[in-house]
Amino acid sequence: MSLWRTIADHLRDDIARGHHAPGERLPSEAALAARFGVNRHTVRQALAALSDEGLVWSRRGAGVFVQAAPTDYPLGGRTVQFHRAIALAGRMPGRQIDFVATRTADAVEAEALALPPGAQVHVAEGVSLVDGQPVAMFRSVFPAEWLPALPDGLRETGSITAALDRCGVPAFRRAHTRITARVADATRAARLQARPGDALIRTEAVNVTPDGTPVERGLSWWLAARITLTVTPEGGGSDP
Amino acid sequence: MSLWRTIADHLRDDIARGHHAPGERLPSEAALAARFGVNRHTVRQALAALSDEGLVWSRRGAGVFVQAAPTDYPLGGRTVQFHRAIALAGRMPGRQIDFVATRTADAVEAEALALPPGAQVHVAEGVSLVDGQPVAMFRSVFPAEWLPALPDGLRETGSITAALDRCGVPAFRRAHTRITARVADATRAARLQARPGDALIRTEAVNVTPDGTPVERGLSWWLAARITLTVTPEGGGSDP
DNA sequence: CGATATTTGTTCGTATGTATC
DNA sequence: GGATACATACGAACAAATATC
Repeated sequence: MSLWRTIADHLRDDIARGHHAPGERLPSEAALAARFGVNRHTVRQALAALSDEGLVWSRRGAGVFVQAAPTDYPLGGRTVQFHRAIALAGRMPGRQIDFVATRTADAVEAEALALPPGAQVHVAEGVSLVDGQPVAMFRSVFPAEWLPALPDGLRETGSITAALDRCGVPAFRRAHTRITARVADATRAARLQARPGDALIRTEAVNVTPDGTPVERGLSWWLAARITLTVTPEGGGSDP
Repeated sequence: MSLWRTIADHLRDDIARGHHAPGERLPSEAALAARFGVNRHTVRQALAALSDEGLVWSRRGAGVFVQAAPTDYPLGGRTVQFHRAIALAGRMPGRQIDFVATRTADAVEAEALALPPGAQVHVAEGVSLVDGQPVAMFRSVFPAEWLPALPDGLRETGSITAALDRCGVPAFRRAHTRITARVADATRAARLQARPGDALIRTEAVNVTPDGTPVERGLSWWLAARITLTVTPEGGGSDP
């Protein structure tokens, strides 16, 4: 067996045993090379393998870190809201709204919200955080006509749910979610404090009031390394 | 505005208007260069932009093709089975089982199937197709002890559902699905007739019998460009 | 704040063992 | 056996980002 595989196995074992805690920095490549008595390249190849497995990640100039376990975010259940779902998983949710504006809807947005072409929508963009680390960037659009106070609400509360509540929409449910994936470009990677080429999960969701009127179309790009989406049917029917 | 952007916009428009149908080949780069009166490099830059957007894709020596619209595959509903879900969407499903074997379960598999450590499992690997094009590769593991005839069934029927039916498991439902994403490496890209660096959606699903006993743990890598996963709550509860 | 040391990322080059045709 | 390709391993140097003082 090759040297670098042996070293990778050794490190994988160390991490599994809790010798290096999630989020912590590994010894430097030079230190590991000295410890194993090999060239730095050989250590790098082992680390690259672990990085491919998603077990560690590196930041130039800073070091190699043990990847924290990705947070679960349930899609299917009743807890539509990001804050509550993450808090239930025992993590600290956060949301940061960077941009609020009002403009005319494009064709896709109008169709999703069941609006006539050319209708006005509020747009909110920002980043979702778990334990202070960005896990997703989002853009939400809302029908402007019957939610005139929404932009102020968003700016003041920093929360979509709270802002909708203020506008007289206390309850909503998810009509559907569409999931696809992309590779991060430089812009998105920077926004998520990740690297270009990282895998992103893209979700497009439409939330509706209890009577079925669309209130929000949310587009999110999730950093796949930091989050796992889960679907658990709560109704749970059998399937012949 | 730069020349290549203008050309990219032009081509995007042509595609949107249906001038080039999904799946069809675009004119060669040389032909496009002649048509727009520019150098081939300029056309290539425009095509690269469209390729980044996922609108077209190229195969060396073959040409540039308009990306077919991704198929929807519902995750949450009652139609767990790939065949039926794709057929319902009006496309032609296919499945190809490349490999069937029996071995001892690893720790993750044993836990997912609620088996004791070291238990035997059947493993099936293959590729899922839509309209003859690969959209996913999968690996399924099944508890071997109470499904002794499964490998033969898989080899003879080529269908997981049919093989399970033969083994006395006529019905099952999805207990949960976990979704994450990766970037395709060379091996997976080749298997999916895609390119390294393409985005993949990875799902891990556990199917259980009506009484809750796990029968299958399925791992799938979906080519994001060719499929969209959807989640539509059929129970549909409100969420305050 | 700026200077400096540390650390990862990248690119040369060289050499060796192994598998394949 | 010869020719070739490939993976592995080591060495040196530099670039770029980060940490530290």
